[in-house]
Amino acid sequence: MQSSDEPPYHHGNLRAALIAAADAIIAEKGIEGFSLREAARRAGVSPGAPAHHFGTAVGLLTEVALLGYASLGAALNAVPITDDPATDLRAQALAYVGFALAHAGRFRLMFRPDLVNRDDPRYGAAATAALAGFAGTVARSSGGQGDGMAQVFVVWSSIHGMANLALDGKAQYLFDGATPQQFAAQILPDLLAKSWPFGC
Amino acid sequence: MQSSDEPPYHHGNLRAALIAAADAIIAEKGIEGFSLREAARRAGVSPGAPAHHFGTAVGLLTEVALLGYASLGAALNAVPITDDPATDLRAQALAYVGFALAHAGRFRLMFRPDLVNRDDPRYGAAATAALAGFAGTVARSSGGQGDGMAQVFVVWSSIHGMANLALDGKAQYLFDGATPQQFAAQILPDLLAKSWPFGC
DNA sequence: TGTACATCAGTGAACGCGCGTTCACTGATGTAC
DNA sequence: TGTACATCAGTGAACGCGCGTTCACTGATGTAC
Repeated sequence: MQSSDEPPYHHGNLRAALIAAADAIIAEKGIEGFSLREAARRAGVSPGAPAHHFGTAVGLLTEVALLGYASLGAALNAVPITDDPATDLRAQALAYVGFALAHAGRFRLMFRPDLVNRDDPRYGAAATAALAGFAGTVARSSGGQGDGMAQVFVVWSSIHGMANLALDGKAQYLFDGATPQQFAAQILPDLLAKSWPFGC
Repeated sequence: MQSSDEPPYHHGNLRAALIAAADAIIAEKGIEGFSLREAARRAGVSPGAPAHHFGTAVGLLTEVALLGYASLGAALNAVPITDDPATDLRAQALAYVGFALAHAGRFRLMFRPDLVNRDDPRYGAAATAALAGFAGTVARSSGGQGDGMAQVFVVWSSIHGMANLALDGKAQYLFDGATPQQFAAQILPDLLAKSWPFGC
């Protein structure tokens, strides 16, 4: 039997709790605000405990990044597919940038080679899986003409660049101090419809 | 008179020396490897000295970022201008990505809002100046049709996205483990000519 | 030409910080017989 | 059903680290008269 006010010696689900804590810290303070000790603190556990599950800090952050790719993939897959690939491409672009702005810390972590174990085979697989639907739209859009990899890279670059410029404050700078919300809700859809060359 | 083997009490050009040292550290170790104390060490000066010139670490890094924008502008301006804006756009895109890969630390710092004092009016001005020639090419390319700001943003995003994906190892991942050098020298020019929609 | 003095540009010791990781350990769990 | 024992999942103290910034100070410079 266990008194209810003292936590059990074994956490029960520490691995998942640490990942969730790390994700929350990153959401609140950004990646630079993350520390392994604080993740342990939030999970109610001693500083040495995470090592049993993840080895090092990079081990834990890699798991957060993997979940990040999964959630990005979910956001892209939530976009309804029509029979017009150009429409779909614009909708996916909007979803991608929206994800980046809504989950800035997570998104940044996903592209930080120094904070993630890139040798983990799941890492490349997670990125591929997240972009699978998007790559499909690009392929439909081109009708199989041209170099598929190059096309995916070019369209992804465009989307990724918009996300990064917006995240780093350059979009607000070009568009008269618009907030990220205004940018995502008003400026970007308009811009995708009128000035974006993909799907015309 | 001054013995030649002991440094003078006054450095003479400490401000510039610290900026150069910081830039060198960032080139060698990346931004995460930067510290104010090491910059002071490399300039042969005590840890407190930088405060007299820059206040805080962000003050010094802001100066490095400003120089970064100047050097990016120089790289873009070094691209010869022809009477075909599409050709120029491709050449500038190549120069932009080449700059990012050749000066990764500097480039990353330039887009790190947390490490730079964005309230410094020179910061926005430096970015504008660096991209002036590029914005001009975009305007020539569109012949004055459409929303100029939006067009600059869209083309800049594309270029910036390619630079970031390449820097963060995603291009190498899509293109069969090509090194950054291979990517910049072979894959990217080909891709700009065949799959890039800007200037067609 | 000399001199007083304000100002500038450094020193170097110290403060206080939180960090990641290690280590010997112990409490809890589950499995083999 | 009970019991020995291996294994697992934690503790918590400690190590050693380099950091940014502050502070009272002093050496050097330059300017006013």
